[in-house]
Amino acid sequence: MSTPIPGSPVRGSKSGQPIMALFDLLGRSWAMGIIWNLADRPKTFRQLQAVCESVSPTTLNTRLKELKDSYMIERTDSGYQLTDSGREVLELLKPLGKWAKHWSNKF
Amino acid sequence: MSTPIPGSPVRGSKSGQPIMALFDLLGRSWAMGIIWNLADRPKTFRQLQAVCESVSPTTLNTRLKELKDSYMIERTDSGYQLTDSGREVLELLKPLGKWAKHWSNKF
DNA sequence: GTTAGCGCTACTATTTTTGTAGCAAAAGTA
DNA sequence: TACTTTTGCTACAAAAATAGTAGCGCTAAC
Repeated sequence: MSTPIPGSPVRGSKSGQPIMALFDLLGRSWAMGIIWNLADRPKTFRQLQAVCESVSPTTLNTRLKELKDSYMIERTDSGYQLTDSGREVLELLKPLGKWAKHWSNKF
Repeated sequence: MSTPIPGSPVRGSKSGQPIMALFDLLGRSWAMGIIWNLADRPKTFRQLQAVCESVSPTTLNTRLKELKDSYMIERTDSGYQLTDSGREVLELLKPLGKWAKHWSNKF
């Protein structure tokens, strides 16, 4: 699967509307989970494998590539970490964490 | 694929942490796109097929079932529409729309 | 120089998603 | 009333994504 790029056709928009490109990127398996798990500190490949319990190395690696290509994460000596952009997205995702707890009462 | 239920094992959390259940739900193809496209008004099955250009009826139908089972949408005489919960999630997703435009300048 | 950990890649099996066709029921039309 | 159209899906096979397992090349420590 190729990295969704705003302006080029993506899932949900032939013209590549930014929001649809973002949904395409974040809507792939583990994408949001990876960002979420990088919240506190950088993590190595194996650490990410550990926290994302059932992710296959294949998927983890392609997801990391896509997130790098989208300027969400970068690789440093201490492992993968969020970029400024990634951190901004994380801040936007955080409210979902609180909301999810409230939502879980419905079940 | 079964609907992710907070409290039961989901992708990203064997114990079913609410946020991971939500990520599992929203991280499936077209889930966020469907919610986004129901923002302004209810839509019929065929209308959703039209706005989600390349979604197959199979996937659309399973996604709709999952979103119904998760109390995000409901079916009425005028079509599928967001529930109060769905509208709350939409409000949390909206900032991503604005952010995505800014993000798209990086490409 | 052996051991241990790391970041992956290779490969196959399984699951998801697509793409196309079409059916049964409802709704409009004459 | 009969006929056509539209709608909400289901069926089915093909394609694509993901999982699962094994292990390789590298680095660093002992």
